[in-house]
Amino acid sequence: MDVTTADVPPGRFDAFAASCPSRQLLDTIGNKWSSLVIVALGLGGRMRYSELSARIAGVSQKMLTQTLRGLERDGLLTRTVTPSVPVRVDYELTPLGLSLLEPMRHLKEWAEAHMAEVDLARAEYDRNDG
Amino acid sequence: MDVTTADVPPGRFDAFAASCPSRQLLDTIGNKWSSLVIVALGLGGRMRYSELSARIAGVSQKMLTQTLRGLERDGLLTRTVTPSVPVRVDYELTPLGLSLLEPMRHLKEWAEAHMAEVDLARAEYDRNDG
DNA sequence: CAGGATCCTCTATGATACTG
DNA sequence: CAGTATCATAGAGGATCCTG
Repeated sequence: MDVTTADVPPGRFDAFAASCPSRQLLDTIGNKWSSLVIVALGLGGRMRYSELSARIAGVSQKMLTQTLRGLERDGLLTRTVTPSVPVRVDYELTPLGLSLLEPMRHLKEWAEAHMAEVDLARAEYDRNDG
Repeated sequence: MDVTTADVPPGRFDAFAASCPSRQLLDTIGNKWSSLVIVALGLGGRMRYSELSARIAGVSQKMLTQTLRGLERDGLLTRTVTPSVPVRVDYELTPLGLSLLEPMRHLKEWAEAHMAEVDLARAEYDRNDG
């Protein structure tokens, strides 16, 4: 997690953000759909497009496809096309994708252990001003 | 990390997302500025508004203030006003905020260990189609 | 110094329709 | 089935000006 002003080209900060590894990581897993897809495949193993779509309630076709392409590009999952009629496509986590489940588990545990405190803090804060 | 369709009111999925603890967690730390503020305070201890602004290059006044308010509301940091002239405001992580540094460290370690693989996968993917 | 208030611009995301 | 293409929109986020 870089919090430095080094490597910043004069006048632009985009490169600062883009060159930060933690920033790239957040781009990968720091959004709803990516994390849900990873967890779903972590639990379900190899899954078809339609299975993922059903499992992850509320995701639009566009977002699911876009998310899957991004994760495939990052090498976190594989896309396997079976040229039957109709076509069948399966998705599965790579070893790299599987390795990400471990740090995500720590986050999950933190959330489970502390989200109640966060909720209390929010209620307290909102009561005082709002 | 819930990946279930349970608890989904008929016709709406917002509640599904909002009621998921991992979703709330992502709202809290899953964005650039929040994570950078937490890490900055984790490294720097108690810091003034202007120090944070200087440390986190590229953040706008609006986003920094907004992020700090959100983290204060979540009980992750404290805001201390010293009514001098001019006024002085200090921010510091709470024990809850400090506890979040631990799971974030795992993410950081994953990134440091695997981001090179991700970059390679991206380059490979972009070479094949792009 | 540490913001509050405004305006404005993109980007992310959803809805819809079409296809190999 | 598993997408692609297009259109529309809400909200994130930046720039700017003002104040206790």
